[in-house]
Amino acid sequence: MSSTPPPKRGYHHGDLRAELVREGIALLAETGVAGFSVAKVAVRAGVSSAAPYRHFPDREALLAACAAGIIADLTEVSIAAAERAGPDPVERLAATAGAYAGYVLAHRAGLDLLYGHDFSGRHRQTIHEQSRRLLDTLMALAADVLPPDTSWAETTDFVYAHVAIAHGYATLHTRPPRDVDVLTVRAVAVARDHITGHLMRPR
Amino acid sequence: MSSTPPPKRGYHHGDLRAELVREGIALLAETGVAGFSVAKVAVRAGVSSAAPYRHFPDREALLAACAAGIIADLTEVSIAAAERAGPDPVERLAATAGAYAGYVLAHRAGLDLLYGHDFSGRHRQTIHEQSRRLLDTLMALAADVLPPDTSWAETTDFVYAHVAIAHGYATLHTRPPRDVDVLTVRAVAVARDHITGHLMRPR
DNA sequence: GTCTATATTCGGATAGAC
DNA sequence: GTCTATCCGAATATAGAC
Repeated sequence: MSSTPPPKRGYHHGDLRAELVREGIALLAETGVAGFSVAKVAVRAGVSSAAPYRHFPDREALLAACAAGIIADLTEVSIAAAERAGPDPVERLAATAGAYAGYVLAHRAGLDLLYGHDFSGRHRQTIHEQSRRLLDTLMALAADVLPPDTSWAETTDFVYAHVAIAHGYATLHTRPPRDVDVLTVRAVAVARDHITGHLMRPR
Repeated sequence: MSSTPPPKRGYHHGDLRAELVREGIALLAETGVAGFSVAKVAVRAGVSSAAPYRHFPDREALLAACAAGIIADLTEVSIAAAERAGPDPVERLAATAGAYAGYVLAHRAGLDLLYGHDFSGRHRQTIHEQSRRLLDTLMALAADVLPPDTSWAETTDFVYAHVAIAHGYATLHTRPPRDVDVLTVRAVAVARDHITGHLMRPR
């Protein structure tokens, strides 16, 4: 999850900053950005509505921290899924679609924040950096699947399409909530179809 | 767009109900559900903040009407795209992905409403009915692509995957806004890869 | 560093004039 | 059918006590 660079622990709470991010992500999962408020997060964390402002200058900063935490989580589950998938490059890449979809399904609408919210300036930069690790991970897996002479641009397009499939498959099915395991398996199957079809393209 | 069954025109405004839905969709496109409010829609339509409540009992009803309008629009552009694509069944189906993605890209975050908002009871029913026409359209196009002995269940899964690809591809690219035409073409290509790969599955 | 106010703004919804 | 005026609740953010 999100790191806590400055160790600003102190009073009777272990690490409020980290807990606010945790609760913020949970609230986003339940209500989406529309239902998000600093006050609600504070209540969930068991502190007053003013407490969060000691750790975040304003509402946007807390939102951005939650977004960064979500991306970090996505990266973790994607890496873990590829590891579990075994040696076949196609299966390794396809597995990340399942992991991605599974996380989104578990966190329902929480993703409208990442792709629907308009972060400004400084926060956008932070989130972009967090996204980098996820992208690097998928690019490496994709390189193992595509022909050796594939250009960087084509690999990038391919990875974006892969993420889009996982993302779209999950978000379309978040309401009403269905069985996560079944949907995860299907997301992997769709990703596999995409990979297979792409490799059939005339070159 | 959304129909206006009871012709409740009268005063110095042509058809306020329809205009509220239009402006509501436009506002959703700009701000997502998070920034939506009845008051803002009223201002955009040039009426007082109380006026909308003559046409919609509450905020949720206006939101639901906007959602129904968006789905109706999606259905229109999908049908038109298939018509323009010519006789090849694969191209006809793939084209609907481009139309869907193009509409979503043009309306940015407006789709978090459809798939992220929790409509309750009666409104959910209305929206489900609106979705039906879109689903029927795509099912027919999919039936022309898949082998004749394909089960209804498999066709349904296939159509959902198709929509998910178009939806995911568009939503991932809405921020920052890029060239719509380029992305539409790519969405079609990705959908084509999915169709091709699916037809390669061992049966 | 967290608390208890509190100032302020905004949005949902209603009442009553026209 | 629309307006003005108003009430109420919720949320952001700040001030000052501890």
